[in-house]
Amino acid sequence: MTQEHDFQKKTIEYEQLLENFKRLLKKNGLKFTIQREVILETLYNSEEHLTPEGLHKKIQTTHPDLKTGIATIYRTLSLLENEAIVTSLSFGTQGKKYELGAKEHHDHMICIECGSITEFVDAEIEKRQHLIADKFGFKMQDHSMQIYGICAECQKKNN
Amino acid sequence: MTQEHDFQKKTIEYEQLLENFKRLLKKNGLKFTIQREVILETLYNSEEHLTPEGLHKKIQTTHPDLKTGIATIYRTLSLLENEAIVTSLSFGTQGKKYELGAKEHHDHMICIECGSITEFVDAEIEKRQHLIADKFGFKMQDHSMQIYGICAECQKKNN
DNA sequence: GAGGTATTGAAAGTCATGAGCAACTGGTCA
DNA sequence: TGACCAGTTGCTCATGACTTTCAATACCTC
Repeated sequence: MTQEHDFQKKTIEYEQLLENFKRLLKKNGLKFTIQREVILETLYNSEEHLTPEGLHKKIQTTHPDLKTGIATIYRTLSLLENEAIVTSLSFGTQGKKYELGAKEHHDHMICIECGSITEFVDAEIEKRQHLIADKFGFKMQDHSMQIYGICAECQKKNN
Repeated sequence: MTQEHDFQKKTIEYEQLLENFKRLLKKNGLKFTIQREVILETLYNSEEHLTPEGLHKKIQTTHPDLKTGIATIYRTLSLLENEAIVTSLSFGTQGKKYELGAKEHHDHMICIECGSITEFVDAEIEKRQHLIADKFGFKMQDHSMQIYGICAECQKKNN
């Protein structure tokens, strides 16, 4: 698969994401604005999990002309989260980090030294979660799992 | 097993918890204070998960003579958490909830309607978490899992 | 019991996030 | 196409959950 091919694929994927967003906005009588598009685009182009603050800085760099206010970032992120387009990870007092939730579900492994996040999925765990919820007559809507520890990188550094 | 017997058992369990706490304090050159004891005792006597604010109110009721400041609650809770005597559950902006962590490990099922928390354990999931961490060369120190949804009670109410 | 250090309560300070408001902008309809 | 108007935005202020500061006070060791 060539770079170009990859790019094509990404573009199409993004277009679909954008169309879906527009559709949801219209459905709820909301408007499609430049700010909302830039935020979605920035999330899409970012590999890592972003804090609202980080997202704001990134946009100020890539779109210096657009004076996007931090409040709009927060408003749009919670809008996107409500529409299940992005998901958030909570870090207690340290705030939240967001990522596009369009991709397949996964859980997180978080390094308590450098803060890096590794994603993973385990079908067996997913399955058992459903079994457990059923057992308690609980109607499961979402779930999250985090493993905290020290990543391979930081372990090396510590030696 | 009689009520009295139960009480005896609880008392002994609490004494051990308290002794352990005192030992850890001394080991770290810290002092054992009335406030710290009251906080531990209140956590011990509470079935539910408590917020720092809730803990504060509870103590103001049970120990009105002791003018415990909210700062002391926070300081003691993080002390207890560092010593692994209590563990916390993060609720994003809504803060944290604490529980005595002395009991065996478990995960949480959280009702998004009434906020109630149900505990559960699943050996299989625990096992797989370790396997996953190993696979990534990650030195696991802790982990947490939450299932969000609607509890049986609230489902009934909704009908 | 004295002395030195850790701890406490009260209040001020942080920091992430949400609200209020006037100016502004999509998008629909004439 | 242009006007209208509800939804949006940026700014600034408010809020809520902690955290820090500091002088007064309580532990605990000798």
